Amino acid sequence: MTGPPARKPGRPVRGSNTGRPVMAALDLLGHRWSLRVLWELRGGAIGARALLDRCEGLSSSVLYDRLRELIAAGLVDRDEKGAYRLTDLGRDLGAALEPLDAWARRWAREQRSTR
Amino acid sequence: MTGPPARKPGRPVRGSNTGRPVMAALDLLGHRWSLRVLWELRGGAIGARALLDRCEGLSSSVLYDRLRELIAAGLVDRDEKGAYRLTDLGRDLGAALEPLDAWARRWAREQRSTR
DNA sequence: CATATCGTTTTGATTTCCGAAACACCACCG
DNA sequence: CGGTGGTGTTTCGGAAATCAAAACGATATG
Repeated sequence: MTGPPARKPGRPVRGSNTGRPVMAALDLLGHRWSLRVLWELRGGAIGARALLDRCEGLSSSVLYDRLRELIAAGLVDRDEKGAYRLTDLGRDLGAALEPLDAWARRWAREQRSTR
Repeated sequence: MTGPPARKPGRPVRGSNTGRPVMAALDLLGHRWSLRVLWELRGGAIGARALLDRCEGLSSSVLYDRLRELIAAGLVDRDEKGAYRLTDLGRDLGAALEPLDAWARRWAREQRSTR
């Protein structure tokens, strides 16, 4: 029942015992599918099964692990219907990550021309 | 010898066969330590062993896996001395990720007050 | 009642990651 | 020369994370 320790800023974290918040974030987001789930949740509250549909290749067991992590970290919670949604904090992170989309497009252009 | 397929935009990627660039990025960065290595490289060219020192808990075998991935993706290359450094593309990604630091600090504040 | 859909957990196989050791290569110093 | 220490890198066995598929309970719907 006892899963891995909740990853929160201010406590020792893989890769940094200084508790520097960004290290905790890099660690949390470095779990497979964490970023992707967060990304999908930006679109609004959504049920688990729909989330699975959007992430082809994501296993339900892993999804629930990630949701638990994100909830423990305070980035996700449930709405009155039980659907998963970003908290204010989570929405902010989603916003902070938004430049990724533009960057990825440049990446795609660059790769096409480089090879 | 054949490692996993290089993750690049424009080709099928875990979690999305559409080739939407951002999905490839989320996938690449969702490998453990990818984000962190990228983050550390923002500070300038650095040798592998020094990189290991900065990432407490990172195993050398994993580091070299990540470096290979990042190089294959065009985010990292080596300078004339053999040290690892970000390419222009990699530096851009580092910049795109910069808001993470500010967000993480807010996260830390929030957590402290919430529990 | 039968069927469908959803949320969630369980299980066993596969892949990734970890930790430590090892090897090769240089540089420096006696 | 022969050591000593610092790099870069690979190898290997075991631990942990992830995957794929199945299953169970609940709730709705025909």
